[in-house]
Parts: sequence; C-alpha cells; structure tokens
Amino acid sequence: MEKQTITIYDVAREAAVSMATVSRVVNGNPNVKPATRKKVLEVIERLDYRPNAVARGLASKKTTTVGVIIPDVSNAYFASLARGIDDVATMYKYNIILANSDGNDVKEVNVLNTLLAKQVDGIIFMGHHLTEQIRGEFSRSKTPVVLAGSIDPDNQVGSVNIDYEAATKDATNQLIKSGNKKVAFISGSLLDPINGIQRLKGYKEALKDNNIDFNEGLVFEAEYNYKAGLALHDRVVNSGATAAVVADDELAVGLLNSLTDNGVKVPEEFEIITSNNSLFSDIARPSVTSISQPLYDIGAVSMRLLTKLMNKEDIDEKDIVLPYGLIQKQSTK
Amino acid sequence: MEKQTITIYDVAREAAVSMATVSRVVNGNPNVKPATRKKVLEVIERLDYRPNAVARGLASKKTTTVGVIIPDVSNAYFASLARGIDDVATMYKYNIILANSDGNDVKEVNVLNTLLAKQVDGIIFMGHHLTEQIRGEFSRSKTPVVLAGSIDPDNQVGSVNIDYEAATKDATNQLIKSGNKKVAFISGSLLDPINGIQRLKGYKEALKDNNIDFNEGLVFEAEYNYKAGLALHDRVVNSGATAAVVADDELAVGLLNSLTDNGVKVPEEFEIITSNNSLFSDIARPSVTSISQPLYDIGAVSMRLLTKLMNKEDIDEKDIVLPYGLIQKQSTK
DNA sequence: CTGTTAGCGCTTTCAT
DNA sequence: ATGAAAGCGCTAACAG
Repeated sequence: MEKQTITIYDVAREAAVSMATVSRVVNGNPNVKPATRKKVLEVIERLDYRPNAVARGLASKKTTTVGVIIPDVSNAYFASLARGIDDVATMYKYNIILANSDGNDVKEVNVLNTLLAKQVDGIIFMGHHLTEQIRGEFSRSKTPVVLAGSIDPDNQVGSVNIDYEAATKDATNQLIKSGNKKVAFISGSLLDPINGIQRLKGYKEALKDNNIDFNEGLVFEAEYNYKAGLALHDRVVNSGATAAVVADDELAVGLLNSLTDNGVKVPEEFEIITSNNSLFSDIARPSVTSISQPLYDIGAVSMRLLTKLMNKEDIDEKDIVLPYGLIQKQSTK
Repeated sequence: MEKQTITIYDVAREAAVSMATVSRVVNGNPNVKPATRKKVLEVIERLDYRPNAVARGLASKKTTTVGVIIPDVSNAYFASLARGIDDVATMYKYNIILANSDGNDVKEVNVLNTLLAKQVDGIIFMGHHLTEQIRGEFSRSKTPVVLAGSIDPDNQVGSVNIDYEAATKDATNQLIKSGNKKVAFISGSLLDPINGIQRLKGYKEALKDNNIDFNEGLVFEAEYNYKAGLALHDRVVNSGATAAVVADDELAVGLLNSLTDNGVKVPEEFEIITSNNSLFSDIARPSVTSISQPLYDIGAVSMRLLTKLMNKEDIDEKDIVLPYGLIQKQSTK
C-alpha cells in the first residue's frame, strides 16, 4: 500500500469546485460563499486532507518557521530564552528550528547557511560574540534577524537585552558599600562585548564612584559552568578579594561551594552577587544574591520583535532594553 | 532593489549546461564529467548560489528536518535530551523543529499535526503520557516516530529508555539496607507509565524482597519542580518516612532544602536518593545521591534510531534500554 | 464569489 | 555523461 497523499486537487474534484476555492477556504479567505465553504470543509473532513506546508512554502515564499541559533540548549540561561521564543512563536503560528552552535564561529556560519537555505522567515541569534563573517551574512541576507541577550556593537540588527552595565554597577556598588575594598569581577570571555565592554564598564564606574583604583588582578575570565567556578577558588582567594560579582550562576555557585567547603563563611567573610537569578542561585546554601534578568521575557520579546520585522511593520525601536532587578538572598550581608 | 534569488536555472544558463546537470553536481551524483563539474562549481561559487531547500523538499519529498515534541526545554532533564538529539541530527544533516507541549494533550496533538503538515521526515516524542489520540496519529501516519525517555505500553513505535524499574528497585534497596523502615516514594503523576508502572513496581519489589508491607501513605505525587519539593516537606515528615526515593532532581533538592532548613540532618536523620544526577544534585549541600541516567545519550541514541527508521534500514531492536548507575554522594549514609 | 493559469525551484525519469 | 520535460502541491494574479 502506497503513501497516497491526498492533495488540494482531490478535494477540489470531490467538492466540485476549483483548487483556488479550496485554497481560499483553507486560508480563511472571506471571499467564499458560506454554502461552498461548508461543502469544501466537509470534503476536507471526509478525506482527512492536510495542506502540505512545503508546497505552500514554495508557492508563497513563506515557511512560517524561524531559525534559532543558540550556543547550548542544555544551559539553563539559554533554555529559558528558548522557551520564551517558542511560546511567542507558537502564538503567532510559527515553528522554530533550533540549532546549537556552542558559540563556535564555524558552526554558527554553517547553521546560518542551512537555515537560510531552508528559507526560514526570520532568525533569532544568541551568541557571545558576533564575528565579522556572521554580521556580513546577516546584512547580506534579506532575512530579518534579532539578537536575544547578545550585543552587536554595530547595531545592524534588532536586539533585546537588559542594561548589563548598570546592573553590574549596581551590584558592585552594593558590595563596596558593605565594606569590601577588593571586589573581584568574574565573567566569561572579555571578547564578548557584554563582558568586555558593558559589564566591565559598569564595574569600573562603581569603583571610580567610590574612589577605588581598578586592579587588573581582580578580573577573572572563566567558562560558564560549575567546574570552572570550583577551579577558580585558589586564584580568587589569593587575589585578596573579599567579594565578587559573577556573570553566571553556575560559575557563582561553583565558587560559593568551593569557598564554603573550605570553611570560608559566606557572607561574613566573602560576599557574592551573581547574574541570572536562576534556580541554581536559590538552591545553593547560602542562596546567592543575584541580578534578576527576565530571561523568558527576553526570548519572548525577541520573537515578538521578529514577527514585526517579518511582517514589515514599523518598529519604534529595534533595540529593546528590559528592566532588571537585584534580588537579595543569603550570600550578601 | 528586489530580493533577486538566483536559481538552479541561472546557474545552468551561465554554465551552459542543463538544470539536471547542475542538480547532479549539487547532489554529488557521480555521473558528471569532472570538467563539467568543475565548471558548474565555479559558476555556483561566482553567483553565490544556494539551493532552495523548500523546492528541493517538494520535489524529493524529503525535508531533512525532524520534529521534536518536548514537554519543556527549560527543564534541565529534557534540555539534555534535546542537546543529544540535535547533535546527532546535525551529524546526519538533519535539523530539528523543537516544539514545547507542556505535556498537554491538546498542544501535543496540535503540534504533531503542524509537524506532519510541514512534512518532517521523522518525529521524536518526549512526554509523560501517550494519549490514545496521539498514538492513533502515530500509527496512522507513515512518518517514523521514536520515543525518548518515554514509554509506550503498547510498543507501537521505537523508544529509548533506561530500566526505571530496576533503577528504582536498587535505590530503594539501598535505603532499606541502611536501616530505613519507612521509605517514601516520590514521583510525578502516576498516570505516567514510567512512574505508575515501572518505578512503582521497582519500589514495591524492593519492599517485598525485604519483607516490608507496602504503605499507600508513603507514596507522593508532585510536579517536577523545586517549589513542589519545598511544599512536600510537612506531608513527608508527617508520614514518618526517614528516607525517600525521588523521581526528579528539582523535587529532591526542594525536599532536601526544606528538611535542612528546618534542622533535620541529612543523611543522619533522613536519606534521599534522586533520579537524574543533574547539576542540581551536585550543587546542593549535602549533595544528593542519585541514579544516573545517560540523558544526552538517550537523546542521541533516539535520533540515531530515527535516522535508521527514516532510512528504512533494518532495526535489530526498536526498543533500546541504556544502562544506568547509582552515584553515591552526601545525602545517603 | 469562483475558475484558469502560471509559476515557485528543484528532482527525477526517460531519452539520447 | 547530459538534456528535455514532467511534475511535486500549492498560491496568486487575473478574469469573469
């Protein structure tokens, strides 16, 4: 028995109308007499007809699917964004093709190309560092792009973020105010403009406002994971720091656990403020004071912005900055 | 300026060959004289030609994309599976359309239908409970399906899992051996066959082997999240249990923290074994002893199995059971 | 309100 | 080894 697909043609024949009419009722075009619509609908039901989205895509040049380039779905931070993206996508009848890049330049370019080949209607990009090549592809292609939780120093495409600079400044300030002279700045690669430009800038501003000299030895780069946090212990302790602003929760909790496991009292002897307010920061004991970013919303708003772009609507502002907070928990005094 | 897409036709004209030939070189068909191939390749390069995957999909009836139905990507358990799936998919030149269902019957059916409409070549389904309707759709459609970390009591489609029954039995046994007479069984909905059938069975077997009567009052159903774990505290304490096997890490850590925050010593006064060995179980203090499931591998193997199914290869076994472990940490004696 | 007619860009026999 | 031509299933003018 063959995989006999029934097409719009079959429906048209059975309903004794033209393909165009069937197409109209399928697409909810109002220009169809109720009686005809009903008749067609019945045949569709009876034949169990399902429009072929690929054919539709070829004919209409719209696939109702968007590409999402993500460093790693299994990272809680990005997974939250992804969830926000998918929910809004679903709301607007889009599907998402999810592709992991590991923040790797080559993979990013590859995946971008296959996404473009698949004629996605738009792209949401999450990544630490926009390479020239990627930016070139973005501007060359006519496909709308939105950066979620990522910065393009050149502002060519839309983006949704929080004000990392101000948030880091606030956090650093709090740590200084509570008496810490040496506050460590712990982030991911400084090549990522979020770290190297925005966060670092906020950190330095806080120091300056409090007349503290910037000390290179208090700046640490690490990968965003628990083990990296554990591994940081000795270096941080040796730096003489008595507090730290950390750019990632896993990293922060790793540092925290290595500290407490070694008998250091947190927050009495060492204070920590982290950045994502994820479950990790709640689960840890002591729980970790954190900047709160509306992760789900960053994803959701990105997708909403993308729908506008795909729809060629007028955008009042293509770079959206969402509000952040500072949630006090047990790792600060 | 228009979005002037260059097509296979343009390439054919410029290279002075037929579309068929261009198609052949693009698809790596060996029946092309090296000289012609070279010539065509140069034109492709020069024109920056990119084959349109949608057109290709319509003509060949293959989209090289698979649908992935997932309860929630922002759940660490499922996110790990998803990562394994995507990596193997990429390896075999597939992309994944990721769709969140929240384990909701209606959403599952909807999303399945749009996936089928989009002509995905295969589907990977993760969900707690296969409804009749979904199973009906599965068997009616000719599209290959694989269940990842989910059970179909009827075994109609392929699946990849661990032996939940044996794993739960092992965990329960350890708890009993170390002196606990009352071991709580804490899982998600018992409607999910993994919980209601497999895990519960393993739990009961362990009791039986140790001549302990099954006590309904020690069985708890809860949602798989941290708050649900916190909320469970009173009921578990009142049940008289001195240990628990928990089906989810967030749940387990929630219970753990509510216990320790209330002054109960773990593991001295209460022992806990959880099920996913995720980062949560490492971060908690005390860290939580856990069954270890090869999450990434479950995803990866599922996708590998699906490629075979899509390729109509012979399958030795369409239900794959992967090995599990039991990782001793600080929450058990 | 409904039908006709071209394609959309590519794969795939079938010839040659 | 290469070309010609017929679709794949649907949308979108354009008529009427």
